[in-house]
Amino acid sequence: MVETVTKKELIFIEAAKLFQSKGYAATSIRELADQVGLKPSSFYSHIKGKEEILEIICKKASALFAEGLENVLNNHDKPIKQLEAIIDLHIDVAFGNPSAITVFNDEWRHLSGEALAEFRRSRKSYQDGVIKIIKEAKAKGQVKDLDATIVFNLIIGGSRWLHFISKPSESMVSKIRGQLKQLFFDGMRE
Amino acid sequence: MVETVTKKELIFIEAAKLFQSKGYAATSIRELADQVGLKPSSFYSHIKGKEEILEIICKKASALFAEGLENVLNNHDKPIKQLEAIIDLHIDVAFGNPSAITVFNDEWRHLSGEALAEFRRSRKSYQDGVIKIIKEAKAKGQVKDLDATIVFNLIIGGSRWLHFISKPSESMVSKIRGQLKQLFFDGMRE
DNA sequence: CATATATTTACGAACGATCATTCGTACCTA
DNA sequence: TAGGTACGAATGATCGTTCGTAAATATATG
Repeated sequence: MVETVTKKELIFIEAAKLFQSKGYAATSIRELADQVGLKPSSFYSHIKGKEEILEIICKKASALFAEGLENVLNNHDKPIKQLEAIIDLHIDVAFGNPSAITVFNDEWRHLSGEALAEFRRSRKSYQDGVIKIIKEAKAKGQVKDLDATIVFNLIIGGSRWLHFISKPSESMVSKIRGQLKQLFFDGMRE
Repeated sequence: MVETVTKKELIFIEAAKLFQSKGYAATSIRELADQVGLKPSSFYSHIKGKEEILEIICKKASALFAEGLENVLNNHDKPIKQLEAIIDLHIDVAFGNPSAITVFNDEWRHLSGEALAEFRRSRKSYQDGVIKIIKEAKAKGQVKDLDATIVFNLIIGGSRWLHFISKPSESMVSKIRGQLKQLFFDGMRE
């Protein structure tokens, strides 16, 4: 066993890519199977159905943010530092796990039943966590008196395009990181 | 003829709503016909095919931004004022034509051939126009020395969630407008 | 170590469902 | 009478998925 990635994991990796570029609904099992090097029928030796793939990917993406938030809270005391770490988290996910961004933002709506409900809960819980940080920073007088939901959505939306950058160099990432933080914290006005 | 909206226009209106909530690929002609009060076959008395609907909607959405940019340039001299007007434009479109935002951001990728090429040109032209404003503002020392593309994408992405607000009151819209501008221009730091 | 057995993985063929679309025809209106 | 609008029925294509079966792999037994 030389391969460190099982075929099932490979399915999720390739599926995430396709879902990102074409969308869940427009991606067929046949196309996906082809990408993995399997016949469509062989697919069902590994997964229960198409939606299971989306479920797993969505779960991974929301776990990424949930764990990220947890780390932020463990590693920083001051809310303003936590806020900065949250921005870092979004940038890290966008560059390190590009397809997670798309799925987290757009494709989850193709879930159904309990998987959809659970994703919504998880997303809401993340949002609440970040909003709590914003409110604490506000209470300490470190950020302006702004609606926390608006600030949250600006951070979410403001890092929603980064995954379009194909092969960002290390220096480019750090430049974007710096400028985005500057924008979020101090705006563009000179 | 009491109706001021032709059936063909109604098709585009309902289609835009469905594309926004379910996505283009996941929206069937049957469903769309049902929403308009027609049988699927009757649909083709009005339109050439499914993709034509997306084409028209995408064209309208990009025209919205193109005309908006033109107005901004005609009505304001100083780049910093133009920039503010651009932000207003995005907020106006998000609230006044919610489905245009989704289509402009996401669904256009389902276009093909010349329609896709033309949309890309139009989008690029809008982006170039806004970036030019940002650079002029920078040259005048009115905004920080930031990468114009980053600023542009933050504005685009930062107003990409507004259409989720279902029935915003007038006061809510103006509150969001004020806070978003404050964020874009001066950031969240107190 | 070799052999038999069980389990997993892969496949071709086919299923029913649904897809966008076409066609011939009827209706409605000008 | 003519042109637009609507419809039922049917088309071929593609969808996700199932099924029986064969190959490959792992496990157990001699």
